[in-house]
Amino acid sequence: MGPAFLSYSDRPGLRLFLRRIEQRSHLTDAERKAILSLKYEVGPVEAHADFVRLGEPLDHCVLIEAGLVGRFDMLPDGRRQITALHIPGDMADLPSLVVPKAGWALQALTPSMIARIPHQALHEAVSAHPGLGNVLWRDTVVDSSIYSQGVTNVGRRQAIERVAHLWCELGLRYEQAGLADRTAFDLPITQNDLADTLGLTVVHVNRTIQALRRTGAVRTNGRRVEILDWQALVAIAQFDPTYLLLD
Amino acid sequence: MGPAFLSYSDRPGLRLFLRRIEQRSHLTDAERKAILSLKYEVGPVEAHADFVRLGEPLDHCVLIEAGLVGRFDMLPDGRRQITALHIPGDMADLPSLVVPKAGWALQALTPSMIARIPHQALHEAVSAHPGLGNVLWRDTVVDSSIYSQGVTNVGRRQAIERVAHLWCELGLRYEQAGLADRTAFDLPITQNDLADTLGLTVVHVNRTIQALRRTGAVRTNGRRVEILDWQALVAIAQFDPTYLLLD
DNA sequence: CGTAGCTTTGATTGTTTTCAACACATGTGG
DNA sequence: CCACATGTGTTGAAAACAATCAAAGCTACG
Repeated sequence: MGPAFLSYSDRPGLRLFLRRIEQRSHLTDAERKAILSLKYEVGPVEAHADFVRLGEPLDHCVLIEAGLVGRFDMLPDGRRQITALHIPGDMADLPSLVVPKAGWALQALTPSMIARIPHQALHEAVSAHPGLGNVLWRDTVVDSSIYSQGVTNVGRRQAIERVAHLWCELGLRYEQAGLADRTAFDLPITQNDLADTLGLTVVHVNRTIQALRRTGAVRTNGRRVEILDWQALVAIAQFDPTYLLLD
Repeated sequence: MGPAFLSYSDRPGLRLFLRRIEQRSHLTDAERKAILSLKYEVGPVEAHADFVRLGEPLDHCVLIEAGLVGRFDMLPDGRRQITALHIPGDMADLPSLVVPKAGWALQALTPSMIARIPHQALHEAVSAHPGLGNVLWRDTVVDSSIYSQGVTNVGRRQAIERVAHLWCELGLRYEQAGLADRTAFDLPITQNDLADTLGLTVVHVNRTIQALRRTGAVRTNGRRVEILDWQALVAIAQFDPTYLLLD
């Protein structure tokens, strides 16, 4: 059985996406309805499968329904950097709506369920409800702000601070998405992918996580993160959520 | 004499901005005219003066007419990261049009001339020419793509590669802006600010620049960069300009 | 001139990478 | 059910890279 792409409406993906955008934009009932009635196809993606490649022409946007997706860059010599992690409810390549040639690549980091929303459907929704244009634009600005913080994380924080910062951010984002509590969430990502996200090596990520466990602020077992002392983790990370542009 | 803000029309800033957006968007004559007739105020900013502060409410966008502007983050303990460099023609905080509370800070890195364009003027232009909405959105996506590459630069490249990459990028951007040749441009930025851009210390930036000079690919004297062997620099940087989304 | 800011140098320390190996879990085919 | 392969996590020792600390030149500018 290949990934049979079927049409659905009102699946969890759109509800999550709506929830995400309503955290930063006020929508009218009509706009809300327009979002929820977007047509799309949904299908599974295997872990570590690329589903958008650099330079590829795109005629749809990818909404994460379940799982974890990375946006990544590769250097010619093979070094890899994951520049963004996308959780359910994120529209991973909304920018393609205005730049239809992928300037990025997307890969599932865990088995995921993704929805493909045709650009046409989004364009039609925006035509019918012009206010949605700004809503979607705003959503891309939020991701942009997260990248920008990613530069700071990787450029100016030490290893232990980087891991702490990522966990604070993801905790908050999962909580906002209504998928978990900020202090306890699943993150079934390999240490290798974590390393590529944080600009470190696997070995050092491993030792750093151990160091973080030794502080007593967190407990982890590879697929789950439990934050025992949120304030302590925030202090280690020097975490300030302003950049998430919440409200 | 304080920075007397006067109204002008058709100053170099708008021409540069128009040139920038026309590299990725096709504009009609009417749209072009609407851009060029935007009203704004222009004034000088001293080197190292902040002119947008984190969290500040914004009612205008900042267009760089001359000089160099950094977008930066500060950690509570004082560490600083410059997450983007803006050259003339860049609209440094165009995202504020849809997120009017600054999620970033802007500082002039050299004496600069900046134009402040009221949000209202931009909103009016977009109302009159709806196509401009996508043009501006696209422009913010370009900056976003540059941030994203910034994560890779700082996360996965070594010091010498980082400097090389930044110089390749800026060479290309200056050339595209029509301000210089990619192989010879002014970059009157201190090594301290370079360090904050590249996620390194001043001392290491200094030694790294010396190493780069020793390769023979570049000649620099602090305020000017001359690239003697573009291909060699591209090879050191593993530079691939796809992310600049130039057509 | 004299000063302040910037660049450069040297010596030392610290963090992170690299390399190599082993442990552990999971899943598969024999 | 075992043997085996594969992917992931963990450990140790050594090397490389970058940070830190401290001080000395240089340059532009008043």
